[in-house]
Amino acid sequence: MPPLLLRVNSSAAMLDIKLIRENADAVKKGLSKRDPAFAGAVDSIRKLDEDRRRIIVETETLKNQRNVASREIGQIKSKGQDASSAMAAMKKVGDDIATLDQKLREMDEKVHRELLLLPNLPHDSVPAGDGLANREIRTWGKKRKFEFKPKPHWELGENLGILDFKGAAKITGSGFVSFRKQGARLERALIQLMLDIHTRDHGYMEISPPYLINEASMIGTGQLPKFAVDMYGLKDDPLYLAPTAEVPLTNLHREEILKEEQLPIRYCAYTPCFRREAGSAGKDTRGMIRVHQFDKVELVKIVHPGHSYDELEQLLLNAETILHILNLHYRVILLSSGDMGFGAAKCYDIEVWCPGIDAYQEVSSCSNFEAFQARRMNLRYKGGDGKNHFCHTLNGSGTALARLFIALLENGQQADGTIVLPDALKPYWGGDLVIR
RNA sequence: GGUGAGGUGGCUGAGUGGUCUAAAGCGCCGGUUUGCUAAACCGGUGUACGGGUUAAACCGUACCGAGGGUUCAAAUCCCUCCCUCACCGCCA
Repeated sequence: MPPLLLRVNSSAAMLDIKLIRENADAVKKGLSKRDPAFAGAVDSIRKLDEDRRRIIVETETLKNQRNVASREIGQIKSKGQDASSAMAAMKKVGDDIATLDQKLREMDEKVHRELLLLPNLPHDSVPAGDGLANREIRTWGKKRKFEFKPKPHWELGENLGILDFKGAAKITGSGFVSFRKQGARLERALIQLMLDIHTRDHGYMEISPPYLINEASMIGTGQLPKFAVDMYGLKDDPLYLAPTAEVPLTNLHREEILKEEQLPIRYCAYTPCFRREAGSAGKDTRGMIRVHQFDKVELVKIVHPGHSYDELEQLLLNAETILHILNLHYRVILLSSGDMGFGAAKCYDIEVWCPGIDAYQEVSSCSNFEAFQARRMNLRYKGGDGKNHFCHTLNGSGTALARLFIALLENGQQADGTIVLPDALKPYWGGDLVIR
């Protein structure tokens, strides 16, 4: 694999080096909300940055000398005169420049590398602490009452012959599932339903992107370099299987300067998602709560920084709409600083109730990344002031399929083992809304 | 996979080692003229980093697909890679 560096321009990393330079204490305080260990990293970056700037001044002074002298040499030679002494003197300057440039390149890379490993600063409204500090924002619907003991989805699914774990294990290995018959059809119906709602009612443009992703894109949205172990990579090419459509959708505009009136951009896509779940071995091994491949409809927004928190609330409502339509009880959780993803400034999870496994399961995670991803991928817009500014990016699942499927089976189950599906699926189903 | 042609500013497009400090045109912004509009004319119009400033102005460096190299000096010469287009081969 080639090195994980796009360019040595240190401004391309997640937190602005200038922010660290000018507000080191605020950055330390914000990052410490996630983990106190980041304070040391901030100090180290500041030190490197100072050294780096000293060298920039040195090398640019020399380059200026060279440029001036070279111009003079050109003029002397064009008059047919001898310039060999000036050329010899510049040879020495050229060597010095080469040495300093090399040193500078190394320092740039080092600063860049360290910046890429810093997570985003949590928004002020994010509660400090670990998972226990997560805050329930609201609930919708309520738990269904059963006159019998509800079964988990793996029993329901295998009894009905719509989920096939053995077959998938044979083809691939553990942690995969194969859908059969009405199971496959339900998967397809849900994808259709969600894409229709988001494109027709919520104003998203449908995209069907590639599922193989290059390194630059994976760095852009923040999966690399820190989380390489969570991704499936290809053996013969520097490509990764998309862990979420967030990656291709957001990177569609990497290295672009958008017009202000193009914002907000709203994309949605259905894609399969591939995750190694490297840190989760032995967790949720039963059924398809945690699988290495699952389908998902994803929502992505690229917006003006002034509107990103309004857009986050909208995004959350867009995702919740799917659960309203399917009549599934859920709760919305505001994640604490310690529980949030690496790039998020603020994140809500939507958790749907699954009676068979007697637990709430996350089906959507809606995050505002502010300029974290935009800075990594150099995604800007030209503002009314004529200057370029970083966009804010957001994404949320709208929603993840495997767990939604689980919720539908477990909530829709009848005493006789059949499943009654919500009316909203009717246009996508055909026949009566029962899996038997 | 093979062969060939390409990649230059928002766009078109010239430029094959030294006034390239990137021509020209279009577009865009401002101005002049003008019943209005249009036209004409004049001026301006990239990005990033560093220095500088209360802030600007301003100064410097880099950038002609990307990265290396040769040279006092590279859009220009050499090497590697990426992408686009055309044709051939293979293939759903």
